[in-house]
Amino acid sequence: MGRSAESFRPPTRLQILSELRKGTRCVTDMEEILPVTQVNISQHLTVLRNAKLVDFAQDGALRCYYLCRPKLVDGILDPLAADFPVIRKTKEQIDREKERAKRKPVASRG
Amino acid sequence: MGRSAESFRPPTRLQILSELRKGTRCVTDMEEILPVTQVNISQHLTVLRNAKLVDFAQDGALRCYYLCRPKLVDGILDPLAADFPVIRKTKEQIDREKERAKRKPVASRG
DNA sequence: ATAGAATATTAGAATGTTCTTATATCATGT
DNA sequence: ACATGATATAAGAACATTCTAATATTCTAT
Repeated sequence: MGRSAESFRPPTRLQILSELRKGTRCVTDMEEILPVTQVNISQHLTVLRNAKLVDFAQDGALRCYYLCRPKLVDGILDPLAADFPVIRKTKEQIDREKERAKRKPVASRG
Repeated sequence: MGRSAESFRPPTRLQILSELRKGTRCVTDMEEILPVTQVNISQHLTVLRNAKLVDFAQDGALRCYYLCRPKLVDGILDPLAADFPVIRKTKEQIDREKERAKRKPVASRG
C-alpha cells in the first residue's frame, strides 16, 4: 500500500542468484551484501538447491555455493535488465497497434 | 518445496518494470507478454503508481504507462543482471578472505 | 442510449516470502 | 573434550503476491 519507491527491493532469491552469477559465494559473503539474515539466506539456498539451480563445494567449514545451471539463470535474470533506451516501440507493439487500427479505423491517432 | 528450476519465474512486478524500461506500454501490451491476467497487471500498476514509480498518459481508451523515475528503476534492475563471467572473486571477497585468514592463519587454503 | 473494448476495483482464498527465535550440525583449532 | 565460526533446520507469525470471480468505470463508435 503505502510502499515508497525507495523501499522497492528485488526479492532476496533473485539477488542471491544474481550474486552467484558473479562467482562462487559462501553464506557469509552474501550476509555482508544482502540486507537479510543468515537464516533467511540459508532458507533460500535450500530452496534453490532443491530446484537444482545451485550446489555447493565444501571448503573447510565454508560452503561455497555456485550456479549449477547458469544458462537457465541467465534466462531468468537477463530479460529483467535488458534495456533498450532508444527503441520506444517494439515491432510487436507496432503490429498490435496496426491490428487495433484495422479493427476500428480512427483518424486522430499519432 | 518441490519447485523445479524451470518453474522459476521473475516476479510480475519486476517484469512489468522491465517491460516499461523498453518503452511505453498499455495494459493489453503487457497482457500479451506476461503470463498473468489483466486484473493482476492492473493491481501491480496501481501499486507502482502509488509508489510514484510509474504514471500513464491516456490515449483514447488506452492507458499508456511509462516509468516516471527510470534512474531509480535502473538501480533496482541493473544489479540483478550485472554479469561478470570472468571475475570469479571480487576485491571485496578477497578482502573478506584475508580477514578470515588473519583471524585464524591456516595452511591448507588455496 | 447502447454496445464493445480497455482498464480498474473489490474481496477472499491460496500460496509464497520474510522475519524471528530457538536449536542443531559440522569443521577447526586448542 | 571444548569453544568457536559457519551453516542448517524447524516452526510460527507477519506480510506480500498471485489467482479467481464478479462488478464497475471510461472511452469510442453506432
